[in-house]
Amino acid sequence: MEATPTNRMKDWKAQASDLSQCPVRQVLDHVSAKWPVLILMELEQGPVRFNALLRALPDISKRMLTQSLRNLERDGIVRREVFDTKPPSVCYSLTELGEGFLPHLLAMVDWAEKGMPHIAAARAAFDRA
Amino acid sequence: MEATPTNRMKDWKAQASDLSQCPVRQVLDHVSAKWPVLILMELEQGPVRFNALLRALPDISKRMLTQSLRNLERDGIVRREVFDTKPPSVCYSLTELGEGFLPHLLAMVDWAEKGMPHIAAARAAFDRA
DNA sequence: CTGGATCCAACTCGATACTG
DNA sequence: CAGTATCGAGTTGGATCCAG
Repeated sequence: MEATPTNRMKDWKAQASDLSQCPVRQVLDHVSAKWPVLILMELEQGPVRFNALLRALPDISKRMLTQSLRNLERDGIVRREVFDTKPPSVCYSLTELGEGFLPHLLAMVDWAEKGMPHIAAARAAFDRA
Repeated sequence: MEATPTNRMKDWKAQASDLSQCPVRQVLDHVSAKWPVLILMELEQGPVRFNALLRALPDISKRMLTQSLRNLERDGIVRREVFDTKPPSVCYSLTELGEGFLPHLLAMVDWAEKGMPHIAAARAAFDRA
């Protein structure tokens, strides 16, 4: 069977409702969650250290930053490098896989920004009713 | 100031950490959540009725389907049409805004699928360590 | 500096029952 | 058919303390 977009989607749907059975969904959930999005956009500027990220993202907690970075690292989207200095420092950066994802993320942000007038109008109309 | 991607991103970051203050993040969260993704892909095939959606998405509950559809409708991504027949029927479809979003969604799915070999390898390597 | 471990409050979501 | 209402289990995430 040819892997047309439509066919792919159907195969996809068959497993997609069971999140734990669909690898694609797992990755998508990791990258689209609240903090990973912001982390990825920080990393686009170049390699960053842990505490720098912590400062750059004013409202994230250490717990969530660590957890998000671990997910991204495990999926091969972010690279973690430990330098055995004193005190120790850890540097995070995008892998090639991660760099390949950023355009899609930015495209969605762009779509959302360009659509905001429509969205705001829709919300106002909806809330009136 | 020119609205380059970089500049836009900086403006963005200023508010992004406070989810309730960033409209873009709100929309992104709505569309990237677990069920909305699947709903949107169903809707791509054409208008669907409530119960049809319920059947198409085996594991979704009425509660979540209603809630997800309401969010999408409020953001102007999904159109809801009520036909006053007996029994009543409600038809959901993509708005133009929603159709404009789907390519981005599909692109991300595509990226995830194409990257799965890398991701699986990364996960295996990570779990060994 | 870079985390791990634990506790606890808040929110999420599914199941169930009910309505026009 | 297309929802709404309510409740309880489960999950999430922030705060705090500890460690290499």
